[in-house]
Amino acid sequence: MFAYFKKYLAERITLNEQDYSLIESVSVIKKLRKRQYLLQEGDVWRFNAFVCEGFLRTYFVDDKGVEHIMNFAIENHWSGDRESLTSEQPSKYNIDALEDSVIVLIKKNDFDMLCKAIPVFNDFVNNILQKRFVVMQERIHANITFSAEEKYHNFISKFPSIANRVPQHMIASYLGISAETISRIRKHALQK
Amino acid sequence: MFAYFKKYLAERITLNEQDYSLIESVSVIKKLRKRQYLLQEGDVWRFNAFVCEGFLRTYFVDDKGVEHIMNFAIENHWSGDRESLTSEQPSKYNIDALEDSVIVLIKKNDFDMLCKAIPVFNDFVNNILQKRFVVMQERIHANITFSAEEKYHNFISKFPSIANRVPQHMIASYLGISAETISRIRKHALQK
DNA sequence: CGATTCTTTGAAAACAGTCAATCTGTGTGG
DNA sequence: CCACACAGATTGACTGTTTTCAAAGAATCG
Repeated sequence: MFAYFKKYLAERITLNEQDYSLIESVSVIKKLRKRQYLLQEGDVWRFNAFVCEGFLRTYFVDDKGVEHIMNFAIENHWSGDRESLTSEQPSKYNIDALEDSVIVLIKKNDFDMLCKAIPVFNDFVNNILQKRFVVMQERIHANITFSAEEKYHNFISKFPSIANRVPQHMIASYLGISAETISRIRKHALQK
Repeated sequence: MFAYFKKYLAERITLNEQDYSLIESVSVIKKLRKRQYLLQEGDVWRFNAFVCEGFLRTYFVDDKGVEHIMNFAIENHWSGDRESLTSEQPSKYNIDALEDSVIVLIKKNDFDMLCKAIPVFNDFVNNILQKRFVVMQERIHANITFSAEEKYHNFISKFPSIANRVPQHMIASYLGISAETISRIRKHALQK
């Protein structure tokens, strides 16, 4: 199972066998059934999580009991709650599996150790952080600029691999619009 | 003028005089008049910018010519376009001064050098990045969860120091709602 | 097949945006 | 010092978008 993570790394950075051994020594494989929680609101999140296979979602529940999706993470992407991780405070979020999944967990301290021990790994991680930043910025851009229709079309063109793996109402939740509106937007688009 | 930046650092991390000298040696002071640009759409952004005094705003202009504010940066905060900085591509954003401002500019390469040379500085910078992350996450949260009224009240309670330094229509632009709507929300709030 | 989840649809209501006009306060130049 | 321009804020009337609620239809899974 660690092979997934190793492959991911090998395709992106150059590490020697010693590095891989070190990484593997602190990696914990976890399998999740569909609907199973990885993190529940109120718990402290203490890991970095790499998705080998499957599909996770991060969401929170508002005062009215409505779920809002903060993030999706498909295979070869990272999940977790960075806020809880750094503050060491209970998380506001839930993370669960939308499909059966296999993930690699690395404890915060171990992860920091890896970053110190393997400079290339550190640079790589920082690079991912930068990219994540840009993605969030673009999401904010879309949020404050686009109509519901534009938000939807922007999303499916930008994240087709997510869009055709989740039910529509989750896309709606991610975008902050109602499921019915998405349905109507699609109907509209078909009529052309 | 560098004293501002030094004071900011001194209050947050412990550095020796050698460190400060190194930092100062790569710091460029820039003064901006109100309305003056620091960055214009189409230019590549190559710095890290610390605001000593004053007030900057980052915005973009959409297809219809409407401005949307991505960020505010008051004194003791950082500004710039991380996207353009890392990609080395022309920026989509404009940054200009809402008040006369004094800023410290550090070139990307010099900044990286500082991070390598001064581990404490590096940790500090990463820490800021983490916090920035949380702020962006909370903004997305608000975007996808709140009504216009909730967005406004959330903003002024979270960022009072910004809210009473900018005209209302800029708050509206930041939140992705219309200036008139804000006016009506305030009227509503007064009637209670 | 039955149960559950997801999607679609319609009608009404709530919400927010647009446009245009007016009002307010501030600062500038004559 | 006044008159004027300008930017910002408010207001009203109207329009358009999006939500809500409820119900029915379609798809999926065990």
